[in-house]
Amino acid sequence: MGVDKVIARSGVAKMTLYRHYQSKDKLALAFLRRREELWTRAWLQEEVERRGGTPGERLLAIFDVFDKWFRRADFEGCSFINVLLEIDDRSDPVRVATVRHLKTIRDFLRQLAGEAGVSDPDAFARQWHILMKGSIVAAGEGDREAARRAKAMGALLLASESGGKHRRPRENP
Amino acid sequence: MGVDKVIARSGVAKMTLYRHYQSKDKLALAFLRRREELWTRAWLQEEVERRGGTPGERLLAIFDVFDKWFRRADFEGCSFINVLLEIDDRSDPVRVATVRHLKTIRDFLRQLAGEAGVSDPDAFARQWHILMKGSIVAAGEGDREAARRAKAMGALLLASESGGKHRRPRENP
DNA sequence: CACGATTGAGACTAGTCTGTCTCTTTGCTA
DNA sequence: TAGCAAAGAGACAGACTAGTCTCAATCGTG
Repeated sequence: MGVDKVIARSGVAKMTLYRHYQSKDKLALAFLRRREELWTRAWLQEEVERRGGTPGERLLAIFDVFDKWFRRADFEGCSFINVLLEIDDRSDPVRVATVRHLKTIRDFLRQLAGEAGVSDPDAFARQWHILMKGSIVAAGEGDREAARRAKAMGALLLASESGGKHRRPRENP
Repeated sequence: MGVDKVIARSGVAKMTLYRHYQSKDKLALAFLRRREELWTRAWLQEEVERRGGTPGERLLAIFDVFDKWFRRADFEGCSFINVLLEIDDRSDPVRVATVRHLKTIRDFLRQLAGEAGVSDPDAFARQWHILMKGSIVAAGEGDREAARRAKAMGALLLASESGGKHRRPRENP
C-alpha cells in the first residue's frame, strides 16, 4: 500500500498527511497502534467477554469469533502477522512494533489461562497463540473451516490441562 | 527482493537472467517450484522418513525437524507463507502457486494421517498443518520453543484420534 | 583454430516510490 | 468581517523498480 493509494483512499491531500505523520513508517506505526485498539481490544476482547462463560469457554470462544471473521468477504488476515512477515530486518521499528502488538494479544490469552488455572499460563498462551496464528494463515489460504479445526485442538489442550498430572486444585473438581 | 539484488547476489548478468526467465514473476514461480523440491521434498520429507517409526511418530517428527530449523541463524520462515501473505490479489499466479505448494505439504500430511489410521485424514492433515504454520509464525516472532509447543499439541491430537470414539480398528489395540 | 551461440557489463527507458515545495482555497475565531 | 492557521491540489526531486538494448568478451564444438 503506497502513500499515493492512502492519499486517494482517504481523500486527504499529501501534504496534510505528511503534516500529521513525519514519514510512511510513522504512519505505519500509528496504523498498527490503531489496529490494536480496534481489532485486539474493541473487537476480539470485547466479543469474547460479551459471550462470557468460564475462562476456558472464553478461550474457546476466540475461535467462534474467528469463525465469523474468516467468513467475511473482506477478510485480509492479521495485520500484525502480515507486516511481521513482510519485513526481514529484525531491528526495523515497524517489525518490532508488530511483535509488541502480538504480545498484547498473548497477554490477553495468558490472563485467561491464569484464570482457567492452567499450570503454566505463559506456555499455554503461546500454544493457544500458535493455534490462532495457524488458523489465520490457513484461512488466508482459503480454508473457511480453519477456526473450527483450531477450536477442536484448543478443546483438547484445555482438557489435557484440567485433567492432566499438572492439574491445579479447583473449586469444582 | 528486487531483480537488481538477485543479479548482484547470483553474479549473473541481467540479460542472462531475463533470457532464462521472461519476467520477475516467472522467476518467482521457478523459485517456488525449486523451494518445493529442496525444502518440502529433499529436506522435510526426507528428514522425516529418515527418522522412521510409525506414521504417528513420523508426524510428530516433523516438529523435531522444525525445532532444528527454528534454531538456525539464517531462519527466514516458510517462503510459501511469506509470499502468500505478501500478495493481496487472490488471482495472482504467484499467489496461486503458493497455495498449490502448501497443498503439496498437506498431501504429505494426509498420507501419513491415512497410514496412521485416523478417521478423517484430510481434516487431520489440515489441523496438523495449522500447528505447523502457527509454529512457523511464532518462530518468526522470536519463539525458539515454538516447535516443541506445537509438538505437544500434535501429540494430544494424535492421542485423541487413537483413543477417541472415532477410533478405527487397529492391529495392536 | 574458427565460428556461432551464450554471457557480461552497463547504459537506458518508462514507470513508481517517498517525500518536499509552492500556491491557492477553505475554515475557524476574535 | 479580518486575519491566521490548516487543508487542498499538484508539480517536482531523487531514488528505486522491471525490463530492453547494445556491444564486446567468452565459451564450447566442429
